[in-house]
Amino acid sequence: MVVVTIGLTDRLVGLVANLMYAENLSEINWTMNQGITTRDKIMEAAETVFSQKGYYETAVDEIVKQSSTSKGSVYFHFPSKESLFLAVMDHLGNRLIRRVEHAIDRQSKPSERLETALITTLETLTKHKTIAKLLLIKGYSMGETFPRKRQEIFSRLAALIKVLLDDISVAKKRREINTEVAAYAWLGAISEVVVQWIENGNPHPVLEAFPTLRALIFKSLDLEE
Amino acid sequence: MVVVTIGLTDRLVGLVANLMYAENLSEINWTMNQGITTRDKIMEAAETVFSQKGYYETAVDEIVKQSSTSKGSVYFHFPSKESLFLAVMDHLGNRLIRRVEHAIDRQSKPSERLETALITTLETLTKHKTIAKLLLIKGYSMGETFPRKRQEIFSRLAALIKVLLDDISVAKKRREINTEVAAYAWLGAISEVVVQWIENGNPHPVLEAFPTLRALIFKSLDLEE
Amino acid sequence: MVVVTIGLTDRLVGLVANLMYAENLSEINWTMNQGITTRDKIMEAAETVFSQKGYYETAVDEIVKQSSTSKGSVYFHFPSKESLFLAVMDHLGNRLIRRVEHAIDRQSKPSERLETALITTLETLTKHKTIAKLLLIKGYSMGETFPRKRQEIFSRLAALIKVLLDDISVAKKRREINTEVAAYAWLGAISEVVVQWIENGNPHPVLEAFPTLRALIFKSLDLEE
Amino acid sequence: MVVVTIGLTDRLVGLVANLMYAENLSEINWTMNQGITTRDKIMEAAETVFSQKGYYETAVDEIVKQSSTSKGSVYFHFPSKESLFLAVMDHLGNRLIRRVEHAIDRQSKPSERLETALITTLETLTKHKTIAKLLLIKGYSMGETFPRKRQEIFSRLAALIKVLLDDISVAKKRREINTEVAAYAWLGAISEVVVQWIENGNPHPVLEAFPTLRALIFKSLDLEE
DNA sequence: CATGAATGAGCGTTCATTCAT
DNA sequence: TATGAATGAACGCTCATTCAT
Repeated sequence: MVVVTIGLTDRLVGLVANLMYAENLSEINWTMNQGITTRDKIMEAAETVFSQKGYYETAVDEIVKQSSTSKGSVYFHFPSKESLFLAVMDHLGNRLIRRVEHAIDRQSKPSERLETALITTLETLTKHKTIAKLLLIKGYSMGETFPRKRQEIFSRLAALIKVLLDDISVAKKRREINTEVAAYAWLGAISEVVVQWIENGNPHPVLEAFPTLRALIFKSLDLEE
Repeated sequence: MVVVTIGLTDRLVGLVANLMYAENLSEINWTMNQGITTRDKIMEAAETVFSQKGYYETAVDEIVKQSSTSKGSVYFHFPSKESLFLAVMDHLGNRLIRRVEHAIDRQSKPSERLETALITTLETLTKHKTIAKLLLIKGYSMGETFPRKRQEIFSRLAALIKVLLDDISVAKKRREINTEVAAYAWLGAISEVVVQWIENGNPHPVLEAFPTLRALIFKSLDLEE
Repeated sequence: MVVVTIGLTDRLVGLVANLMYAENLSEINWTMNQGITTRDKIMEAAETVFSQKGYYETAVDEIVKQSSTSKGSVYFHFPSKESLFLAVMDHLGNRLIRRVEHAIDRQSKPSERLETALITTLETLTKHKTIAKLLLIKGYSMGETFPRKRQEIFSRLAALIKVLLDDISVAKKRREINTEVAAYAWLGAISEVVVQWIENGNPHPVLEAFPTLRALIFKSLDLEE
Repeated sequence: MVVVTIGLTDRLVGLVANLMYAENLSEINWTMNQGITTRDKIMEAAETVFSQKGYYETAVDEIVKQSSTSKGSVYFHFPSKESLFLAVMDHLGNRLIRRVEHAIDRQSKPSERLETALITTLETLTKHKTIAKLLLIKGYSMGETFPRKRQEIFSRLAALIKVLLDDISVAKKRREINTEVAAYAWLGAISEVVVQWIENGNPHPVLEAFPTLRALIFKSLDLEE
């Protein structure tokens, strides 16, 4: 396939598009470099501001300013402040879960899959502070809607971990442990350590906490270290 | 100093107060034995409403109504809505910590002290849903002040647990574990399990989760079960 | 009964009120000259502004400014802009109807009662332009609520007139006329004449229109003029 | 001048227009025979929506949706929402007046012309509820512009009726009646009866009200019935 | 001419806080 | 001390209008 890159004024882009459509030339692939969509600019700005100030302390006007768009645009793309917030949550939640899934997929040994899940979660939350802040701290308390979304994301993560635990648990024959509870417990443990790091910078840096978390988990599951 | 005890109706209390104020007699000290103080009525009402709806979704008027006092009273006893919220947090946090301390004091064996701390925390959060809701869920995201208070309470609890872990750890010679991190991890594990229970009723009931939590902790610390 | 008029500062008024209440002296009648209540100031301002600009073109802030109170006060006394509007409508509607009723009461002869109703309605709408404007012109088109209120007021007036017509109709034996329809027709005739006067100053002045209206009505009902 | 008639799809129409614009070929005159013009679709939709919800409660977007055109089209054909509204009013007003004029033209006897005017007005308002709603109810209160338009239409109708009354009045020698006032009065009577019918369904159906209205008018003008 | 994303002024409503009684 | 009317800054949301394609 030949890729031709040409520069066109916005006006001509429209004309060419029309002509191509009229002449049924739609198989020509072209990618319009529209820079970043308005919707994306808003999402990004919302992620930034929400994670800095939380839902209630963020005024829609701040997101508008941060995204250099307009109030009208925000409400054109999202029906309400709340739905914008949830869209951001969804986006970040999916990002976190997808990363963990990908990382796990590359491992085959059960105990290594578990370790990978743990370290990836910790790393992602660490590198993308906005995810951590929104998911673990700043979003709370938003009426009925936020907790539900938070639950959704956590339960998807917990389900992931539960499967890993089941694999190991089965292999290691420890029946007195409810793997669902254990999954949530480990999620909670990781969350709290990350929260401490974010709020206090204590302990410093987070990944120093990893050996301890890893040891606790492996020991608790009778896995050889 | 002469102490005069007189019984006055609520109405007259106000009247006398007005007169005293008008006549500049404010040096007269009086203690009203109202059984339940207005301040306490407000605190109680605030605890109820805040834990149901969270900080931002609670209007001061709702606390006024719930406490059958008045707006003026709230702002006489507390300089702001925020300080009222923090007072409630303090109160509940202290209650939780005191309970754990008392429970621990009655045990001497390190591993039993740890188990007691765990079970008492879980029980208190379970029996006093308002504590759990405010501490773990509804309070978040309140600007800068709330997280600080949440940290304060958590760090006091973590310090408590750290000591217990140190005792055991020392006894058991496991040096690769940072007991501070471990303390926060266990707090997080407990919190998350409680949060799941509150939000989802999953798993049901919470105390059923205890064996799993206990097993995880003991195993992870090489304690005999 | 002895009426004592004393001037008290606002502060003392409160104290005296308290004392009187405490001592069960509530039978003493006193009228506090509080000037005009905030609520009344708001109602008055709303009447003025609404009748000048109509419901939709009036911003609550204009009523606030006109009443020299505050936005908070408006929403303390009325749950919404709409309810404030309806309160004004009620007030003016009642005023109009009460006037007509009082005027009628002073007449005994049926045809004179009818004439009195006609002339009083015309006069009131003429003298109190705000009533006319709100009732006949500026209020319309307010979703579902206003028309219902307008109907309520008109139907009360129509019922009044219907009774008058029934008295005469019976006396004069004209059965082919439905008095309810006739009542609304006469109301409509009067309204339209007033509306023309308000909008066009045509014909000028309204009361000049009275002989014509009177003649039409009397003729149409076979009354001697 | 050469007129070329070609068939183009909608899409191509836009494309050609763009090209013409880009090439400054705007002097080429073309007439698209679209059956129903976009302008007409908008007018029709506006009539429907405005008469259902009134001016202020109608958003331009609703008219766009109802007409299955676009916001751009609305603002291409009409400079503003207000002017669109007035265009609709004009259209409906003209329709009403034309009907009355045509009906009158077919009668020669003065009293029959009057009766025809009365009945045609009533019938038109009844059969075309949108006219009635916009003219008598939903349009009101639109700043300064609407009342002026409403006045214009009413005064044209009144002028029509005045002539009829003059004919009769002259014939019947009743000088004390100002025919202009009478014309407005009768218009108001009819309007109010129609309004009652629309709002309350009372009396039911409108045309049942006709004998009463007719009797009132004829009697009031000393016409034989 | 048609389209619809973008704009921003404007508005109704909330609510923490004050203060005269 | 208790009360509750009064205050006004702040905020979420709407919608008429514009303009690039």
